[in-house]
Amino acid sequence: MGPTIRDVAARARVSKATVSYVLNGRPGVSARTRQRVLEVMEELGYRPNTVARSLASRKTQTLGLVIPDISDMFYAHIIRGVESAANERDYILNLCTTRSDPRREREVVDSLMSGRVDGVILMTYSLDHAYLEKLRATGRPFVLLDDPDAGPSLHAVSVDNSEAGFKAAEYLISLGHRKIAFIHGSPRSRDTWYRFSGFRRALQASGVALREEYVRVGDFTRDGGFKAASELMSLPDPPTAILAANDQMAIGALEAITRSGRRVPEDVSLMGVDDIEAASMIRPPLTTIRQPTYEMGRQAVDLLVRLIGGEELEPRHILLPVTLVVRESCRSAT
Amino acid sequence: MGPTIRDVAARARVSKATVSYVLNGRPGVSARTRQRVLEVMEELGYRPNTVARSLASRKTQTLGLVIPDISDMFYAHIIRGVESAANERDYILNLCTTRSDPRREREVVDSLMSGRVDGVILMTYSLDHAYLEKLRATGRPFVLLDDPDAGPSLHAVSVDNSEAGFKAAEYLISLGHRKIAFIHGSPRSRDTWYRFSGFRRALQASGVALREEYVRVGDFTRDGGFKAASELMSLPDPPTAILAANDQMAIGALEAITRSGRRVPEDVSLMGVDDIEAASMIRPPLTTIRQPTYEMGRQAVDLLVRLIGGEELEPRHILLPVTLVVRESCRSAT
DNA sequence: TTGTACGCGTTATCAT
DNA sequence: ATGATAACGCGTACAA
Repeated sequence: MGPTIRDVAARARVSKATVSYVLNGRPGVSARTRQRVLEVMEELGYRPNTVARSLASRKTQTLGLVIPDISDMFYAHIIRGVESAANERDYILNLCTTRSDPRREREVVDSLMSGRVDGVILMTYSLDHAYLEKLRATGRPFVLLDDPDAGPSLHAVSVDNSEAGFKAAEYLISLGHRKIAFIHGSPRSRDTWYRFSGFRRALQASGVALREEYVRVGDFTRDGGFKAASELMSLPDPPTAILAANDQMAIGALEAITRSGRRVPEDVSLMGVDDIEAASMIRPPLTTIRQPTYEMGRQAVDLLVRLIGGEELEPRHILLPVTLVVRESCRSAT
Repeated sequence: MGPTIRDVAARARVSKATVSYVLNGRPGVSARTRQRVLEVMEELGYRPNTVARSLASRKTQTLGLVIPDISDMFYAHIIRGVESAANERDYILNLCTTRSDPRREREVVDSLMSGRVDGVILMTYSLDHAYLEKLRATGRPFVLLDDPDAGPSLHAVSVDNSEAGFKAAEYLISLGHRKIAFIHGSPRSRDTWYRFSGFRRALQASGVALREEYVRVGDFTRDGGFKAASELMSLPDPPTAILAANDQMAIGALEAITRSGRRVPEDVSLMGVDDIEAASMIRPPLTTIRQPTYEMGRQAVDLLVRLIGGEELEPRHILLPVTLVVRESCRSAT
């Protein structure tokens, strides 16, 4: 292939060591020698071999990211955050998607942890405590992303999902709503429960009753949201406001509400969580809760790079705040 | 860090070579010895060092992907295709985003081509012929993505953008439309011109005149589409159908058409290109042209892996077909 | 099966 | 102060 450090050394009539020093801008080389070495490098079009460098220095300048998917915008934004922060620190990103497949999650983590990268950011769902503890024992640093139940000995960056439910409910209550419904995502998802708990907390804090028939399940899909909202709308005493655990369901709910002959926001206020792209494109634009996805990726890299640098940080869970995005799908209760 | 091949060899009382053979499932090791080595590996929790392996074998089992962005769904789907195809072939993906910044494009390509990966997929915009030829001289294989003007000595996988414009126009014409407008994206984009050329070709093929005032520029943004369509709607003799060079602009155009007091599709038929997520979520759902993004990523990997494998393939440009996605934003001209 | 020379830089030690 | 020598990192591959 290309010329190696030996070729450069030979041509410049110095030793490999000297070339290495020049390469890394280290002292111990006279200006004249350095100049000559640089010229030879240029002349030969020399590029140091990254792999050899990694082997010798025990640093790969690469971070691993394990994440379920990429076409979901939620993950896409996280990846972007990771990527940009990694680049700023001169790290390259190894991206591994798993589709949340447990076997693949293990495979990929094993592969990454075998020296390929300096550290890993994990957004996994099947790796249990025992496995993560074993990972920790390898000494290679890693950070968990959006795992609110991570063990106390691990580093994690998460979104405050409970706050998401709280802020949404709080907003609806501030508009005067008292009959507020909640549409759950998949019951297996932790996120939906955290959001619901915040939702309930806000209601309690304001003394608003939570009616059992106002709580539905929608599986995070548009169709699920549609069905759940249809049921809500056919209730004898339908809610005046609905919070869906994500935007997809909110968009489905919008459809159902419209079909029932009601209008958003005139008759029913509607909110989602996520702030997906479509949220601002539908009519009316959807009021929602935005998650700090990009920031999450950045923070994870931040933490990880410090760990790689050898800092002895206390394991801690960083919980990032969400923000309310007011658009036009909510209105004061009459 | 962890145990090395030497530790395993010592403990199993064999040579490094033997361990290596066991590791790679190669012959020349008796069943009993193999068994003992495997046990020791298990016992020590041995994981071969990926970097050392790469250095010795001159294979990294890693592919590089250079792409402008990731939050744009167009790119996201490509990445997904690349990732899934790469995984199937036991390659890991190095993802580098550039935001189309010329300096970063070079930086990243240089970094990847210095031995870090076995091959690279390039979706770049600033790398010129001279540079690409220099890359080719390095001997490390690479494939260009969506670069319809790639030199004949290079490998490339692209979408048939001209066909996109052609199919869209053909469809509108088949519905009886004769007064058809086109909204350009950014004039610097090649895609918009290819789409336009197909559009024009279809009109010519059917003997439909292309009126100058029906061609506008919208810069690929929703706002641009809005403005362009507003102008079209205020023409003395407005078009009955509009093709926007992408969905974003089509969505902006929908807004403008509605504001002008007309309805889609009753008064004006509207089409986009891309099939972004929002296309199916707006009312009416947008008829559009879907690009084989996922497939594009897969094909690029396919080609690249064959090149890495040493196949002497003729440089060729693979052109992937687009598909018409009929929804509800078009209707027969009255 | 083993011994050992690689692959290609890095870095500690030594010589001038 | 400069620069050379050589061990090292960890597997791979070929001759013995």
